[in-house]
Amino acid sequence: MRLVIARCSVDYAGRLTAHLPEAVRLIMVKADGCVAIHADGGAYKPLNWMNAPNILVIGDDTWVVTNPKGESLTITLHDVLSDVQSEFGDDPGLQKDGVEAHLQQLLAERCEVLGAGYTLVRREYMTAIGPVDILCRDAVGATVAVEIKRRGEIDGVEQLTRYLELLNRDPLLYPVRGLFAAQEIKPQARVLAGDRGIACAVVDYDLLRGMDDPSQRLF
Amino acid sequence: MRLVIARCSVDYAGRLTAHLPEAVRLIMVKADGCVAIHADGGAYKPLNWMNAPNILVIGDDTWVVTNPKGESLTITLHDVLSDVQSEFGDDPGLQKDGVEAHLQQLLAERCEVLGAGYTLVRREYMTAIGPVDILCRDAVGATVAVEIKRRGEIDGVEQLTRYLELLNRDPLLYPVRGLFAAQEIKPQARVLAGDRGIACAVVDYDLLRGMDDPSQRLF
DNA sequence: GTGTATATCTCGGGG
DNA sequence: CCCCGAGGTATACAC
Repeated sequence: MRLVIARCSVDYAGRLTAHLPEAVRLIMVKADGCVAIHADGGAYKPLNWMNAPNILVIGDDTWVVTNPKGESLTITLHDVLSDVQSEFGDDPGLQKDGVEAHLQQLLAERCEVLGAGYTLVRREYMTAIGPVDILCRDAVGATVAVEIKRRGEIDGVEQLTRYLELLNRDPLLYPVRGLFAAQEIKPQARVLAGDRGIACAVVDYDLLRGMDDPSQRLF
Repeated sequence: MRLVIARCSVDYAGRLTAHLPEAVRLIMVKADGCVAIHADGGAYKPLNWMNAPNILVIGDDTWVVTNPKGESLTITLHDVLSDVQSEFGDDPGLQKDGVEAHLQQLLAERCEVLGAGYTLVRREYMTAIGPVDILCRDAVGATVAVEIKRRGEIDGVEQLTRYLELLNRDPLLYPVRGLFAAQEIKPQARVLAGDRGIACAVVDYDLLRGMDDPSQRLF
């Protein structure tokens, strides 16, 4: 990684055009060639950047980064205050826990928590407009489409509504009910779901994980 | 801005939990207090971060960043390779051109490109559930609601559908047709729009801008 | 503050 | 390769 602190101005032309007037900034060049321009504030997002793969041409006072998509980033250096380079080696990467995929997996394994007598038909049931998170049958054999979110908002209800509309055109499945499952459901999403006859279920990730973890089982 | 290069491990606990095994990384601390952990590759996004406002407690070999939302980032330093600090001063900020707002402005000025004989009623026509990008009348005086996107995806069709449902309750406007205008329309969005009787229009930003630019006019 | 819409969204997975 | 969905989305703006 190369870290240059310099008074510079920057122009980007690509998906949009953007310009940075002259000021002191950090220019970060990573081992994979990607370039990012950071100000000293304003959260983690750089002011301007160019992702790999790209080509970096370093001139006396102008750096030009271009990529195969035809985008370009031009950095004009007015005054270089610092310029250091370091070797990092490989990064083992980030380990995440608690995202939607885990929730979906746990609910697929334990879909009786969604309703008494529920049995799994399929996880990621494919349709023409995308995959239904979980398809179940209830205690009397009726089909239930389940949409799972970490945070239940309006978008999720819209998504489930589209699936239901499509699934209900299939005589083998009809009638299909909807169930919106999330760790937290926003009031507006709950209202919209109710308006469309979609049931809501708040699920507790930690509790589910505990049920799934053999070391925490009581029996 | 303080830039520390160190062999470190990191733990985040908040909206999810995440762990970074020991490796060499860049720790960036900006003037506003935000902290970001960068690997030497993998685009501009840091592996882990904590935005301002937060509280950074720096110990001998452990830094703990906490924020008012109850999230925490714990950095354990195993070996500090470099540690530099610089003053940047204020940044004038990024100037952008070519985002959705510009496309909307150009189409409002030239709404005949949306359809022969179209005339503008209002830009940003306010409704209870948000502003309709453009409201037009067609050649025979019927109302057309236009939703504009840079990239037309399913969300945009849903958005326009909600507006149409509301607008069509107004006897002064009824019947209102929908037009989904974007520089690029994804296949699924096109299918959903077709299914709902919403027309699609692909518009060329550069062409529109050229039409708008007096220096490029031929007449 | 909450809700809504945008983003050079980024990033990852599946066909 | 594109398409789609999730995101600790972040961010700006309106109500």
